[in-house]
Amino acid sequence: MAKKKINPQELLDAAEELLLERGYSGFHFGALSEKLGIGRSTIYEYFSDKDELITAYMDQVMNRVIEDCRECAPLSGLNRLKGYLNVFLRYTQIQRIIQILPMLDLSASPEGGEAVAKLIEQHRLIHRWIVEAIEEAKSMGEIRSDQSTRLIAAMIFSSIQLPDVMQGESVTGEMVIDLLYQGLHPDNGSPNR
Amino acid sequence: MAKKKINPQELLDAAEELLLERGYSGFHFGALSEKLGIGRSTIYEYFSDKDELITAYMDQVMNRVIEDCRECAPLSGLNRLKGYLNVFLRYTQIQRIIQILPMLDLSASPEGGEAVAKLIEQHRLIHRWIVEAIEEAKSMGEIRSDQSTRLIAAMIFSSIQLPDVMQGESVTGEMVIDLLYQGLHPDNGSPNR
Amino acid sequence: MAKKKINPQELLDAAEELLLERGYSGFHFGALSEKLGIGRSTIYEYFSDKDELITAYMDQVMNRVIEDCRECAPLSGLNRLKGYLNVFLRYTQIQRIIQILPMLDLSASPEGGEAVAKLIEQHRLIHRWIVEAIEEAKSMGEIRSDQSTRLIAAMIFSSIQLPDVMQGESVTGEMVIDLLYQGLHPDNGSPNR
Amino acid sequence: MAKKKINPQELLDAAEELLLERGYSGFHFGALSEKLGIGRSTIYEYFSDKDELITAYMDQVMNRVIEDCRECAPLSGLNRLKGYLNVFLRYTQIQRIIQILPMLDLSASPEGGEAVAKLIEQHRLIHRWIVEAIEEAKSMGEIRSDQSTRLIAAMIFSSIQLPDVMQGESVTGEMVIDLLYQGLHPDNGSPNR
DNA sequence: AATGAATGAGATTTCATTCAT
DNA sequence: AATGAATGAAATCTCATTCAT
Repeated sequence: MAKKKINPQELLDAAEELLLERGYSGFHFGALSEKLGIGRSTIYEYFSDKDELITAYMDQVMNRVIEDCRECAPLSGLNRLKGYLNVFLRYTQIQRIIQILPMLDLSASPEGGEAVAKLIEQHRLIHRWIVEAIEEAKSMGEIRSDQSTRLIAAMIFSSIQLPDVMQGESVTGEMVIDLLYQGLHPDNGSPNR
Repeated sequence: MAKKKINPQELLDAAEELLLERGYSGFHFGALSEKLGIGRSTIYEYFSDKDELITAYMDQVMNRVIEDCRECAPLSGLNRLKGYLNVFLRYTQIQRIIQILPMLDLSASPEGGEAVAKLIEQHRLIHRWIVEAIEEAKSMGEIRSDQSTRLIAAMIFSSIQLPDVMQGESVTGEMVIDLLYQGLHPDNGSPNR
Repeated sequence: MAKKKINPQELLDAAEELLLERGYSGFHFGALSEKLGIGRSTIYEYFSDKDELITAYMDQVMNRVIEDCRECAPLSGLNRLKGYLNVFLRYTQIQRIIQILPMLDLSASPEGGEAVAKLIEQHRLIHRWIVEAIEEAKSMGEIRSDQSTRLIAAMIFSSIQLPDVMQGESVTGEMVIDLLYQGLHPDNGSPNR
Repeated sequence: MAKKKINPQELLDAAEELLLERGYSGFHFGALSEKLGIGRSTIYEYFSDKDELITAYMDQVMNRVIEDCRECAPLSGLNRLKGYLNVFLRYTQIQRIIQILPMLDLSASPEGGEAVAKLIEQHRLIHRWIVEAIEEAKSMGEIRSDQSTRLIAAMIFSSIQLPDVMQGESVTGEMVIDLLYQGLHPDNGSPNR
């Protein structure tokens, strides 16, 4: 009846909400159309199938993350890491989204496969940037070089989900870096440095 | 055809494999029965529906984790934290499993609801233990007291997924604690302590 | 294949046929869709489950019966009873349908429960009307007052299934009332009144 | 474990309870075995399939009814009718059971078919007896001969379900016959005859 | 004789997707 | 461009029935 005008971005926004609320399996076009107050079949005018929509959404988030990360490029070493962390803590979703990724490549239509491959590639790219920043910080003498780069990278990467674990209490990249930098050792530096 | 004997534990083991391979939405009794070479309906003799099986599986994992954590009780402060971390790093699955939890409590049958509530309670219990260990370590002077207990707890909790992020390369609780303890500051302690 | 247009009323009509042919347990959406030459899942666009469809059907029949009974309101006493009987004899189905009722309220979804409760209420309403008509007839001196109102009501109520028992041979309310009114006593009234 | 001794009659008794409680579709071997506290498969030692059990049960009821009806043979006319009515009012179940009959002959295994045919035959037999008694009563001048024998028979037959309609209040054959005999006409006979 | 365990056939239900308007 | 209506394919679930012990 009421022919509501649709804008593709609205679709992606609603998709995000739904994905985060119900996860991949609870994500139906039925629920999506209901949330938007549009007809179920209307979605097909924009995305040829479910996985394409999800992929498009994930792609969008990834692009934003990548873009934000690129803005940290001028920074160096520890500051870049801090910058990355702030980005990650802003995009809480990506953690969950990354976990949805493997569900897509099974039914992998040829083109779908490419899109997923691209996502995985971007994922690796971010990891590589972190590793580079760590190595730079090490070579600059900013951080100790006797800790495993991979482990540090992994800890920073997994910090992505801190906001989830901390349930509401806000965390910033500075806080995390401070913790990692100072360490828990009671004799490390001065408390109020 | 051949009436293969089934043991409930096999079911849970296969369920774990399937859940980790395909996630909640890719988890079907069809796939499970195929994996085990048994009739689909046989599974219903053991679990009255899909969610009950998944809940039972999660319950089992949680119980093991809790049990293993309890074994750390004799340790104190930092050592207990190290112990917990080692437990978490052993049970990589729980991270993903915790993310499946919210999918269960929607359709929540009365009893199902209880089971899920129990899981959430156990989840909180573990978090409380971590907090207690951190506070003990602080009061014992083992770690600095000017870092947020909640943030430390969150970092330890989110370390659960390190094995996932590090894709195969092994991590131990000692490594993580060492990193957190020494910190990244180049002047902290002696490198080879 | 060919997307046959469906009208909800057709569904209820076919459902009636099927219910009367095969009873509650022989009533499947499979059989229904076959009878109508439509896809099985199409039915779910109209009724969210089997019981809802059956309840909707029964509700429709009940409403018609109630409506027809209401039309007898202007009549009084014996004539109203005659009117009711004619209605009942027209809706042979309700007898069987009433027997299906108890099968529905077990699984009773919240809303389903209400629908069933409504049916039972309507059922009682009709019974009350019969009782009232009998009492009126008694007070008007149309019928003897030394017979149990409840028994008379029950006999009229159970006449509903006369068409079933008489297998094809037609019965009218007049015939039944005549039999009940004159009685079998050979000396009652004049044979050819 | 506990090997409970089973007696075939118990099975039929429990089957009756279940049939009346839940109808044909709610009648499962699972429910039956639960009610008796025996193993589900044990039932197969006594009845080779579900329909055979139901048929056996119905057969038993029918035989009892037929037998009881035969005991009315010495009576004549109106008294025999009264006798039949008393029998019917004792076996409330048969009404429901007769409605289950048609559900059996669909899957009709060859032997099952015979059993069902037998039931239908017995059903007709009873109807014939009623007709004979009515005709006898007519020829004896006990009842008016200007009322349709078939209608009278149908009314008596459908009285079977009076106990159901009257919900608990007891009815006797005498009461029904009295009502039918005296009729509702206020001038018929003396009230207290 | 009694049973627990396993299963296949079929009913119920959900949902992505297509199609005509 | 937007939608309501219809559908097939696949998943969930139930139950009569078989089989080995």
